[in-house]
Amino acid sequence: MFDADPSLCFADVPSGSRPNFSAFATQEPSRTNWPLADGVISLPRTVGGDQDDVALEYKRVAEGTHGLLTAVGQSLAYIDKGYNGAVIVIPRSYSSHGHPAEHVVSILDSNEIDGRVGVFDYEDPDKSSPYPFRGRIRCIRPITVAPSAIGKRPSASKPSTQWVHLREGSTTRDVIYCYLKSAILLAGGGSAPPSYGIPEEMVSAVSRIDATADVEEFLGYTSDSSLGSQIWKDFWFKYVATPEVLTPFKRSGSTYVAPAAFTKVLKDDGSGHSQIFEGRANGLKETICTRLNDGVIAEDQAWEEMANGISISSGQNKQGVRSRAHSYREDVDSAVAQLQWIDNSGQPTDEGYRFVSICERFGGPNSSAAVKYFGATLIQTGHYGTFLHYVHRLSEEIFLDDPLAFSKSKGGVSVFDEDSYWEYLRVLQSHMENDLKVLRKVSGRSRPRSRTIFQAELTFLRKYGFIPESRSNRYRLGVGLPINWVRVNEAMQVEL
DNA sequence: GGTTGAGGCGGAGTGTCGTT
DNA sequence: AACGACACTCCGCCTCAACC
Repeated sequence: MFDADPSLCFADVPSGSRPNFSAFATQEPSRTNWPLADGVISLPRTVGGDQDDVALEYKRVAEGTHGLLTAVGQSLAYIDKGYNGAVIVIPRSYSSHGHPAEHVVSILDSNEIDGRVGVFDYEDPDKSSPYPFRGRIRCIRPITVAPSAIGKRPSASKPSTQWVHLREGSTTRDVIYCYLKSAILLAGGGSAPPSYGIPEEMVSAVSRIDATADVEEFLGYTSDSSLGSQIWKDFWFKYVATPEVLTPFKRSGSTYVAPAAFTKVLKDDGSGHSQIFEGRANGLKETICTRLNDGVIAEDQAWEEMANGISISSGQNKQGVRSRAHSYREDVDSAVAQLQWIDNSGQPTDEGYRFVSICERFGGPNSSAAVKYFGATLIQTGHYGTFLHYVHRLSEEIFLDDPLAFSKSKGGVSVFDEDSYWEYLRVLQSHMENDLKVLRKVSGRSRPRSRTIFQAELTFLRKYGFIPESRSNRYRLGVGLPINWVRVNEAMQVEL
């Protein structure tokens, strides 16, 4: 909408001098302060790289007219937080009030509230369309985005995909359960153990790398003592980087071998504990052992490489404990925050406590109760439901138009094969990126395609039975991705 | 005191081994 | 051959400090 009509967001700017920009739907970064906007519309300039952010406050019919005043208050709070504008989006009418939008506008006008707050109203959305609100939203009070009085809002500017960021390997239910246990311990005033038993050799290796570094901060990749960092360190050393995991080698006769250590976190498929830094032919520990056996390095260097990684001139480097802690933390704490199981200060939320108590009462994170609760949270809070809605409606459009879309003719028969599937996913992705603008590829890097499109998303959906698991029916002619709506609906109904 | 640049940091993407 | 699970890389803001 903003793309099509710049006057909606640059109301006071003469049309000739309006900047070129595009509009994206995004969300608040997960670690920001209250109040959280319902959505964010980012307006990056096509030239110059500058960007305005508009907070969105959405009111449902069910919230009733008292929601209108809250909306006004919240939109002002967003401006105060550093947004360049705010829009209030409300129903076109309530049973008790015929023209709510005009009412809100008159409140704004009579209080001389500046042009950065806009008002839009909507008719009942068409839920059968990929664009449920298309043509049903009306602008009542356009906005003029303006530089914020307090400068850029903290960690603004990160347009992001609308659904939760998860990683197949590192974001398992048990990882999240353990992380929440650390959060509950520390946020509840408990304290971390006096020592995590980091091996002496490791402690001295770190001091050789950086004489001033604190061992735990170095190996856990933290740099402050915020609650979030304390929780992270407790989780990392208690459940993942245990003394055994931190040990790079053991001796077997006269040769060095990887010690076959496991973390204390379970894999989602119930096949035991996951491994890190070893278990693959070219794992960090395996590489270190080979170098020890070849006489390239001595034991002291082995410990240093374990801590700091190995840089390889041709090909990928080997991450050491420190850098791996960095990427692992991102996978875990951003997921937990986006699922709204901890708040921005690191305090577990009611839902977070609920997940933990379900794990404890019903047999752990791989129990069916925990799986069900996690799946429901993915669909609802993690917005995977929204993702499926887009997939479904876009597919419907595509296949209604041409039931044989993407299919190949093989011996006179139309077949929807692996290639069709790939093309289909690519079309979905490009719709989401360019038309719906719910996905934004910011990266300018070259991208040889070795992961499949939506690989992480589809893997998780499969894990929870929202799309078929069996390889033989992952896609279907004339349908695309078959979605198990019964399961999705059940997940939608679960009270979180 | 503004400008520039290196490195820290949070975030988000791609790469690849081994199993299925 | 593709996918799941580990693994690694890169982006871009922010900070701090050297430089003009």
